Amino acid sequence: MELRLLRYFVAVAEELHFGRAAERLHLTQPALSKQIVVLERELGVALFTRTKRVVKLTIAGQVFLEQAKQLLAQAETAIQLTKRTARGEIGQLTIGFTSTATYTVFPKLLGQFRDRFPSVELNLQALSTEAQVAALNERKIDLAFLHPPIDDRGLKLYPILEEQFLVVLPKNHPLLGYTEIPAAALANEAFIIHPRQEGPTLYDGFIQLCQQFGFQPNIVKESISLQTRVCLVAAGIGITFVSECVQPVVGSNVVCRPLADSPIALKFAAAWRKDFISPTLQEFLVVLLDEGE
Amino acid sequence: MELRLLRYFVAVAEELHFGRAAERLHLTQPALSKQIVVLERELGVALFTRTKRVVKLTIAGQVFLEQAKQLLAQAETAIQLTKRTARGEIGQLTIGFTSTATYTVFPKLLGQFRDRFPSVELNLQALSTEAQVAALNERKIDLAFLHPPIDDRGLKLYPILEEQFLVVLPKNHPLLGYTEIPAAALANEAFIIHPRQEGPTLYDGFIQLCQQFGFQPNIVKESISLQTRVCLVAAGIGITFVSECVQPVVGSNVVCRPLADSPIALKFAAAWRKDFISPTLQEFLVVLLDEGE
DNA sequence: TAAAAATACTCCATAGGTATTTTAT
DNA sequence: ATAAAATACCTATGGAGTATTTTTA
Repeated sequence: MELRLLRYFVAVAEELHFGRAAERLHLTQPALSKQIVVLERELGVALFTRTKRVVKLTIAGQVFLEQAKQLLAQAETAIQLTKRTARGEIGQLTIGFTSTATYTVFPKLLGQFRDRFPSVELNLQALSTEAQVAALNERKIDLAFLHPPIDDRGLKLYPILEEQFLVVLPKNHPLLGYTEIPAAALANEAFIIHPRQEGPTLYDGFIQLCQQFGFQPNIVKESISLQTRVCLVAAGIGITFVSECVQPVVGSNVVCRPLADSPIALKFAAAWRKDFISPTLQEFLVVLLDEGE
Repeated sequence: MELRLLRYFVAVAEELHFGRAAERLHLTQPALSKQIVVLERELGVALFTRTKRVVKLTIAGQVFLEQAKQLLAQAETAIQLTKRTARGEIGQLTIGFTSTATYTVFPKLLGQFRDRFPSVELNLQALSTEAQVAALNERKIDLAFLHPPIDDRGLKLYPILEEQFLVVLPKNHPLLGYTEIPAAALANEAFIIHPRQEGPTLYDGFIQLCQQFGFQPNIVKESISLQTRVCLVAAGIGITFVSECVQPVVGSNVVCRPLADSPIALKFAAAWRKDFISPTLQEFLVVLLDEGE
């Protein structure tokens, strides 16, 4: 059985008149009559009782009419759903991110995307840079927001921003005399930093920075939480580093100062697999790149 | 779009191999390839990514596969539903009846029909003979169980049984001397009968019977409930008539006796409209007529 | 008797076949 | 080298048209 026959049947069932139904379908009355006979033969069921003058639905015909209308409507929605999926308007997108994303691109980016593609389900996963690279390769996430450098084999990288480290000092700290802190002056300070196992990129970057200025940092405390580290700084336990973007959320109990001649920056980028880009990812990237301009 | 294309698409999507899919569909690979292209053109969506060697579903293709399978399954159930409706296996049947039906044909008949046609919804309505004739003509019921004679224009009557009236007497009644009560002996008895407005057939039949034997009945009480009338008889208030079929339910507080030479009988019959018989009614009548043999 | 469905026939669009080419593994 | 999809071309089924007949309200 074909949908064409259902369309013809529905027209006749609704008009109860072969001539008018044929007109509505843009075909001739004999063609329509024949096709209805074909349908009835195929079903082995009389759908209409017809004298040459009056056309009526049988009980089975009434049942079939309901079914046929439903079927045609569903065929239509199936087509629309498929088209919208192809256009990236429907689907899901799993995105990994580090906390930097929440301070920078996410607020604007996610809002814009949601506005344009309200039917795409966004699945956000807070992950370290390393975990995101693994998740991309295992196809567990479609897009990553992370801190290069990474092993980018098979991946495409889109740099979003580069930031300096800021030194976070308690309000009464002697180094506040400098507007830009000379790195060498930090040699004897106590440091509170983000634990290495939760993301070696930042940790190693910091250690490397210290080595470059000729000292081994004295690490007195580790904490994964930014708020905790800031709190410990305010209490005078030590000092810490943050990237520029988090400055607005450190509060007024501590002071941030840039490093003088800071040689390395914290990079932040989006990354995705080169091999296959889903329509939803395609559209998400369009929004991301648009925003970059 | 036609279901044929959906069937082809599902085969290819499931096999992920045009050759095997074509085999499964009993057609050739080029024919199938062409039809899939037609479908993709029609949707304006790539359903497969294919190198000459590997066939894969796109995301839109995955969505369309789900939809297509659902659609095909639903088309199949629509056909089955329609066929079953045409065979009378599905539908509803509204049946009017007088209490006689519940004492006679219903117990066996309804059980048999339900066994054979479990998906037919039986809608039973207790109605007087007159109300049933009206309901048939107004198409409010499909079948009636009633007491002729009736105005049977446009109706078909199928006699089920004819019964004598039985006289219901209290246990100590003098007429119990007779095994068959002579009608003339009832002339001076007090009668408790079914009210005329609840069904004139029975009432008028009774009055007519009395007139035939040359007396006017002395009616002392009316009640619509059989149990009430029997109870009043047991209490010695008067006597009543019942048809033979209800004898098993009158209980042991009263005694039923036939009339000697009872000239009229209570007829019981099924009736339906001549003009149109629905498949379900058709099947119900088959069960009814089968049982009659 | 006139409106409307069915029948008879004719035509051609297209679904499907055969033969061949292309291409990725 | 070969399996498998695409392309080219051909065939014929059946969907749709025109003309006509049949029927019943």
